[in-house]
Amino acid sequence: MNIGQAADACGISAKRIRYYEQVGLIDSAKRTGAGYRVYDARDLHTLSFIRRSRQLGFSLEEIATLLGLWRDQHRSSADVRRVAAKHIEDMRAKIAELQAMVDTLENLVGCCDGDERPDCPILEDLQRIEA
Amino acid sequence: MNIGQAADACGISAKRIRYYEQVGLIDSAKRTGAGYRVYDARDLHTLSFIRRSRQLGFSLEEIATLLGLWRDQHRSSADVRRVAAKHIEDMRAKIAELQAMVDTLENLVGCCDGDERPDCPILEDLQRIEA
DNA sequence: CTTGACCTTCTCGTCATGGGAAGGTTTAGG
DNA sequence: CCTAAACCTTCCCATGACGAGAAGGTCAAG
Repeated sequence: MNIGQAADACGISAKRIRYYEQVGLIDSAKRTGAGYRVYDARDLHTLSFIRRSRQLGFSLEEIATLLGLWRDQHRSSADVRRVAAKHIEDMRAKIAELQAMVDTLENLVGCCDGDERPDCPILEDLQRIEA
Repeated sequence: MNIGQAADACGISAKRIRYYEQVGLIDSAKRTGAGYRVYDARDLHTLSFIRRSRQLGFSLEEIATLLGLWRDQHRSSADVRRVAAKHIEDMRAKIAELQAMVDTLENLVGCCDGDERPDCPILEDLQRIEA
């Protein structure tokens, strides 16, 4: 299987697959005599694992850890859970940060007439001198 | 006022101030004979505006627009509101995306024993073959 | 044998910085 | 007056996770 077919099969672009190989997330693929990368069912499975992990927002570094645990028959599920729990915590923090920005800005937008006049509490707030 | 003092005064690192100048977000600062950048109260006010805008999550491109509106006496508040509303929409979308990931992962983590055994529904899910 | 659809590696761009090197300036103290 | 510290300058490299595109080699069909 060439990289293009592998890409179609697992829903990851050929560019991305090469990138994952380059940064060491996946092993170097075998090559044909002409230098074409070749993939088999096992590779596709790994690639799918990566794609699903990315869909859950894991970084490539975290995915490297998860892949290691996946392949380790002697892993403890506690280790996997720790990685996932940490990621949830990170995402929650990011959500809280964004939500705080949204709340502040919503408030400002709610006070802005949004008409043709220049008076605008949004700009008033942005330009205000700090205490 | 040198760049270091300006940085301390407005809470933006000197590196960032130079970068903002480089990408055209702020005008080129005046220079002393020796080539040192010089800042006055008006510059500080602009820099503070930028810092507060960044705290609300606006991109530098959006901030450029906001700065333009701020300086335009003939702006309409509707224009400002449009920029803010768009940004709120973007952030809400990002929050929804993150929240969906959190929900899925929470679910998985809740099913994981998190003990010393290798059986783990999180990995089960990540490695599952798509329909 | 040619054409087009593959594949390869390479470099650059994204976004908003931080780090650090190499070198000039200024200021305070001895 | 000299020196050392604390500034400042420009320049280049790194981040994360890719996408775009160029230049060139390969393969299958007609």
